[in-house]
Amino acid sequence: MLGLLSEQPRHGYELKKRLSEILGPLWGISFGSLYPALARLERSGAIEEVDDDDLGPVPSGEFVPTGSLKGDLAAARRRRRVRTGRRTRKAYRITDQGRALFRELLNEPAGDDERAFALKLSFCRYLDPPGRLAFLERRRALLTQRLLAERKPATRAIDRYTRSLLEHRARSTQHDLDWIDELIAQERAEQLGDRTEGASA
Amino acid sequence: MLGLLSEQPRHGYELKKRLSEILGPLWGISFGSLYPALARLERSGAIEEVDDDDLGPVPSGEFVPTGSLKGDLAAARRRRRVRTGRRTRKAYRITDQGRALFRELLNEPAGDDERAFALKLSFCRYLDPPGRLAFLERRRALLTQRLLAERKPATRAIDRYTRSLLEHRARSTQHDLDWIDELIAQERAEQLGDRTEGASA
DNA sequence: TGCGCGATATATCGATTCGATATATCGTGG
DNA sequence: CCACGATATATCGAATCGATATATCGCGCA
Repeated sequence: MLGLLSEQPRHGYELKKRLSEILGPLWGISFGSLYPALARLERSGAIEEVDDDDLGPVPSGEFVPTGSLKGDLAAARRRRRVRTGRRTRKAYRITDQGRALFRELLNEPAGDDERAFALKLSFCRYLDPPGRLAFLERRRALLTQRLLAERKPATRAIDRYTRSLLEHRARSTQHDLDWIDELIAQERAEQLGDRTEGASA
Repeated sequence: MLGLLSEQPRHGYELKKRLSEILGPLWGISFGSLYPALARLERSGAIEEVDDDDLGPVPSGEFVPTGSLKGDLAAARRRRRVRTGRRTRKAYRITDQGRALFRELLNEPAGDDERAFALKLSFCRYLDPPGRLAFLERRRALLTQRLLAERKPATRAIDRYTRSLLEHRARSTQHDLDWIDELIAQERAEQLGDRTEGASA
């Protein structure tokens, strides 16, 4: 959420849609997580509600309050929330404090689960090249270790369905590992290229 | 848990270990889920605590209460819980009601997430062949649909890391689909073989 | 013209889950 | 003799989920 808001102000519903794109339908977050999380972030000062509407494509015919409507409750709500032809929306903007928190979360080595990895990868362009490489290497180490555990034959007897499941899981991990290796190779190549360019310039 | 207990009585810690084997370290359940879940299942009558010890390898030197110890609180606890050289353990046995619930859960088409699928596959040997095939076909349909959504190009511009993530996800889904197709082919072949055998006998 | 439907949008509830922590026992090795 | 790690049960607070409630808007269609 902080990553998305660091690009531009957005409202809850859009955040959810974007996060579902990044994380997939699987791993996606629910409204029951989203809105409380927004409230927590606002309470902690990482984000703040914006009254102004810098948001996306606004359909023509938007209602714009023309002032001198005080006392009118509906008008007051229209002034506080953004109306764009849809339901009233609450948009949020990231604060400096939020930006600091975002950088911190992006850099911390903890949170090695699939979800955190997918999320961090989607925003790792905000990391400096060495940090990015360290992030990918950390993932590689995790997968290597996981693969090692998955490769060793089962202790006890298992039926053929479970065996197939375990074998497939090991293959999937290998697949993930190959992918990370590719990302790392690309990253190294690019960083080398940058350095060479810098030296020759 | 019901599936594991339908094989033999087990205690909580062992259930967790077995489930972690099946589900992987990822997707594994925590103690904070395990023990409350056991309590719920016992409350609902699906499982019951066993005083007797039919459990695994018991180290020599086990303390066996020799009766005529009533009044002794420690002895009473020893009678209620099993001591096997480790800490006192509470073993559970599945009831007939629990067996019915297990069959119901195994058959119900809902719960399509990765976790439920892995779990059901590990116990699908208890399903009848048509039910097993239906279960696999359901999974196939889900993955096909997911792949379709993942294959269609992104609407908006995305950075190369996110694009790589999305591409990798689509490949993984394809990989999963290939695996399911293989399982289905095996299943069909076996069921055909069974029928032919039955017809020729 | 009006009316229902699906998409957009915010919010909350109860049940469940997680990660951390507390507690205790036993076997092993130093 | 005692520290440590594996075994084992249990609970707490915070976060998450899936379901549900509510409301608005645009579109199609009778």
